Amino acid sequence: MIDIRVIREQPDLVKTACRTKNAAVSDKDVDHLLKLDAERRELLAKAEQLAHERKTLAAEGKGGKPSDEQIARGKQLRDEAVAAEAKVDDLGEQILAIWKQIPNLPAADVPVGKTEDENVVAKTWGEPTVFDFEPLNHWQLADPHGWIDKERAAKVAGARFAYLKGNLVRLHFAMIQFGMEVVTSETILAEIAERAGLTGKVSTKPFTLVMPPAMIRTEVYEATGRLNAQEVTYKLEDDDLWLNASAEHSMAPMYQGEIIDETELPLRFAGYATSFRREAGTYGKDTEGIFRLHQFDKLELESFTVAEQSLDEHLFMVAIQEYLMQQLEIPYQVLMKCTADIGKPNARGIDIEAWLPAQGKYRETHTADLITDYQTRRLQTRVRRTGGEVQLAHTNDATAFSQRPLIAILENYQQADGSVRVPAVLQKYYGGEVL
RNA sequence: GGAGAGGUCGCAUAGUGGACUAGUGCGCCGCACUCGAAAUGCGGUGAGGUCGCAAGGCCUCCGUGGGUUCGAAUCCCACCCUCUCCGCCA
Repeated sequence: MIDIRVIREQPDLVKTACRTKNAAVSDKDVDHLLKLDAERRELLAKAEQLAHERKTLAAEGKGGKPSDEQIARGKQLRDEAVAAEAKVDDLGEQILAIWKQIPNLPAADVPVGKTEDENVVAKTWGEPTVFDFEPLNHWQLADPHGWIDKERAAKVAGARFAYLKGNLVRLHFAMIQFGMEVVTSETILAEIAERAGLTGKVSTKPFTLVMPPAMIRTEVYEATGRLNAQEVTYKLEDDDLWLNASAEHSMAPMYQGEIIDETELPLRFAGYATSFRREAGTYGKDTEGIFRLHQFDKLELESFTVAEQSLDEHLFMVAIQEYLMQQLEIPYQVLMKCTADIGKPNARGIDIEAWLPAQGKYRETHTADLITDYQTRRLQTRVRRTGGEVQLAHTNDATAFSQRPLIAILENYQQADGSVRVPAVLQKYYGGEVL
């Protein structure tokens, strides 16, 4: 959620953000929220006055024998207070219902756009791979080796599931091993920061590896702003639990309700988790291969910082992603997502898209999100600054490696005979040069 | 899953219906004493909301949510979590 004071003081800014982000909130809704808010605060003053009178009266009863008049007065005050508080609570709920839907304000440099077609290519690295033969797509390459079995997975779990098998699994773990080494090495992080011009601006503190819970309670999931029962998140029928759609979703609420000492910042985590997504509304899209599955494993970065540092942390995460792709020598482009595409909790969002030769286009492999205090306001994750002041923490998240880069490796490293070379940087983890 | 015990301020602990407007110790901060420090003494010590230009006032928070009562940290109900034992299990 955004700061309600911003809604009160700069409603036009908020309305603009709702419009450019295609939010489910209209100008009217914002005005209605403000009206309810003013009403609530007026009633709150009355309710607090009644609470004060009740407290005073109760203190008079300390002798042990209240008079009949005192009891009568107490009953009357109680009934009035209960009624007043009920009104305040009711208004509070109505306010929250709208407030929750208001998206984070986009950062100043986020392009304004109505659809994802208006995302802006900020950078291109490498040249599309050239082949002297007709390149195959990843499932064609996988087929002779039996690396991907979706038919049998469909029997067992349904569409959009796969058995990943054999050397593709080995490649997956080689890539994850490589990713873990990069994000836990202070030396490499310092080098990445330097290349990105962020030396002195960001910490070089290594990420702590995490295997987080894959299930999250409703209340907690809602607070992260990531619960999307309609399109994304799976619910467990007999429990108050949802399957996480990213390790981010169970790492963001780690410090819920806590006040972190500033000296501990940045808190950086690299979480490895199986992620589950319903993919409702994507029927017919990317149905072949492993580009879009209901379940995939992912190494995900998450960090907690303070307001002045979160943008640089975000840029640093993008720099890490670029480094990972450059080390794999996979051509990619960096996409500055427009207001319509960055998502409700984001202030800024970057995608990295890898070149997929068989499709002849760049496809998303990584995302980096700048969330500012949008999640931490509901999670109540705060920081005690060195001066003693308590502020909301800022969160950032970014993909290190999902399974999609495997697709990019298969397609970009394929040879005429249908074999696939292993990227040089992964060979020591893979234990070989050819898949 | 079953039985039992418990969850109070950063930590430890007191509190079983009205002086709790949560006490005490430790820790931390400030001041005094000191050349300086230790020790000692004195004072302070959370979060959120709301009103106010401010100073400050008021309200809420004793795991969470309900309930009983004129009055709840305290009594009742449900849930969450922790610990002990049993069962099951990688």
